[in-house]
Amino acid sequence: MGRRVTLQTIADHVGVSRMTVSNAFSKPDQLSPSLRRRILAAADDLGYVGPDPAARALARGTTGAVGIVLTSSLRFAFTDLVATSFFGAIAERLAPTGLALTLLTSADSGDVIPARDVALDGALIYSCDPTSAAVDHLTRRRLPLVYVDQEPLATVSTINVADRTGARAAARHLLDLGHRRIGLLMSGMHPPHGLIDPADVTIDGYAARQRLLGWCDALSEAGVTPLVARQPGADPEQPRAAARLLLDRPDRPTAVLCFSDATAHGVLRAAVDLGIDVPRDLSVVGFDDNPLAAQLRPALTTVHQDIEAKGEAAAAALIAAIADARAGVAHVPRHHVLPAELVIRDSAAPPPG
Amino acid sequence: MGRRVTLQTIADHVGVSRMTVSNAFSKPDQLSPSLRRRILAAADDLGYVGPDPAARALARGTTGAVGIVLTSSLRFAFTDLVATSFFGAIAERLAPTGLALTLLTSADSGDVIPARDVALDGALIYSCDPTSAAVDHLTRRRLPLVYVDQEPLATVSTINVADRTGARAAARHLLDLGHRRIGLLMSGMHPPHGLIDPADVTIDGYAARQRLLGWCDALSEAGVTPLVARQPGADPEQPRAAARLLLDRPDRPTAVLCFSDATAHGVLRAAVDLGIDVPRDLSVVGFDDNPLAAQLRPALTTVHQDIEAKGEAAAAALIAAIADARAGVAHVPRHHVLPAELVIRDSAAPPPG
DNA sequence: CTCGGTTTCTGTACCGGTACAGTAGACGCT
DNA sequence: AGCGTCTACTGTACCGGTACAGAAACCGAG
Repeated sequence: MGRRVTLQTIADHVGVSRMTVSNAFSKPDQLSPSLRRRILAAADDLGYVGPDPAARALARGTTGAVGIVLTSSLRFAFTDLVATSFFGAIAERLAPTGLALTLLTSADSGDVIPARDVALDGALIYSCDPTSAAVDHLTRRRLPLVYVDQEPLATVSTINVADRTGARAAARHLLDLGHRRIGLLMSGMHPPHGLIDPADVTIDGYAARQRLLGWCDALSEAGVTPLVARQPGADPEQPRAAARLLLDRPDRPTAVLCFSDATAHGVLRAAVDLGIDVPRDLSVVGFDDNPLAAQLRPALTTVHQDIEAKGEAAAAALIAAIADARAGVAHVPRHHVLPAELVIRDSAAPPPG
Repeated sequence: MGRRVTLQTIADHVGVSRMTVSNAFSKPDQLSPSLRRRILAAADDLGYVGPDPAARALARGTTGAVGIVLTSSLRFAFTDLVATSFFGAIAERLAPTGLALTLLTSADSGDVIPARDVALDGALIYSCDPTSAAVDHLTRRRLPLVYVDQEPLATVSTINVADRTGARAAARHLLDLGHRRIGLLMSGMHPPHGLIDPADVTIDGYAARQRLLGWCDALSEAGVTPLVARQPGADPEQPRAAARLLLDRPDRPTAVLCFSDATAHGVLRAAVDLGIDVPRDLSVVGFDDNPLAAQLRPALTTVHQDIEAKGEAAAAALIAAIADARAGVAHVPRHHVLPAELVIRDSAAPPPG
């Protein structure tokens, strides 16, 4: 088995310089069509697929891939329909530019740290701990970055949703319906869990905090003090258990505001368990307008965010940042805030009695 | 703005050779701890993050990333809970090895073709057209590959599910319940759509064909000729429309076998639309045991496949193939077939009357 | 026939690392 | 002292491309 086929191999075969072969692949207008055809034919004969991506990346300084950093638990990110739709939208927007999307964990596992050791042209930071090692590495690599669902930072472009405004609208909706005993259901991986004080919720992500703030904006305006529960994870089973903390008590709330639609789903199921009718005995409002929300029984009143638009905006912002970096121009960060709008369906009604 | 910081910059600062600096990062046991500390400190001062991934990839011949080729429509792949769970399982298994996962489309968009132009150590081919350009490029690059849900090929490792066996069990279950008028509901992007002849379903993916064959195994054994409908896409709206083709007719089937749980979901909704009670008037059996299946009303009788195990097996097979390639050893392809088992819930019952 | 402008092809110098085969000195053993 | 073995560090030769600045050939206009 001979040596590997490189540009030089082909050059020798055809009797031209290595540079000409390179041009045949990368700059077709730099040589005559007939010679190009000969070169490509020879390349094909020799089983040459195209310029080696790694070598090209080194010489050109671009790799054709961008990263996306996810929360430490990939498993979680991939079971959440909201997150996966977002990834899909990004990938779709990226496809025509020829950029591939590389998934990075913020968990640093052993000696190889993808965020430091994988060649990339730029990266999206999606709902991450901004102090994590992965984010730090990417920043220090001076890669073009875009933050999504994170605290806005002056130096990078950010994409956010009007979480606080949307949450305020959700809370006001319940207040307008006449509710005064209102529960809030959060989710987050770290303690504290169970029934907590709203002021304790400082460790969650930026979006979660904004939503909590939005709810509290409206509630405190109306002089209502909520009952707050918090549970780990977000699959429907966890909230179902946590929802019991709110519902299985004499002075139970007449309405629950949920951090997400997945959480709300858990509340609906807990209500079924406890024989509580939604929306007659209990109102439930979600967040995200997950595709499932409209299909739940009752159809979920929730706060809509346009995931497609979010993915599109994130991809566009990253592409722009990369383009500026390639051109050697200083990139002017932009801060997008996408709207969040209350969608009234069937899961919220006036309180009983 | 000065030149970029490289190993040489640091070497000059500390007064050692470039090679020693390289070792400080990549082979810590090759130099004294005290010198290593000095070098690392100097690197930190200079704002050096670590060896440039692109250069390292060229010199070492490994990139730290593996690809996964998806069906042409990324958007579709990312709204399917079965697919996303699979990706999650793969990513999770890959994380401890330090390999990142790069998403590749099989659609070749313009002049940049990720499958040809992105540096990778290996790739998974997931439920793709094996004749697509992307697969061809990866093959010709001689990358370690693993095929998932594809026609087994002697030269590469493959991961498959016992689709045919599982489908046969599903069909037999309906026959055992006494059904004789049975509909089949397939999905696939390409025509023909609508009511079709079973023999026409040759363009779908390998898994789809296996499932159809499995159903037909049991049905033809029992002398039953099914009514087959086929619709594009797989979001719940499409099957809902296609299901009407089967249900909205005088001699409508008493049972429907569905290509997937998503498809089955559409049938359940079509049944609601038409006032048909499941399972009293109509039995429905799905495939995959999507997490949603158990939560549908009625809970879906379906064929379970272990997505986690599939992701785990795929990742393990790829890692093994890459390890052999690195070692220069010929890789012996292995062909895994994971079990598929009928899970009986509430959506199938004896036919009416 | 000459001259400027293309077109087409070539040579050289990188890109930023790593592999591998040294070399020099320290140490242990006889 | 002589010799083998370590440890710690260095030098050189790649890895497989691309950028950029020429050089040779060609071509129409003056």
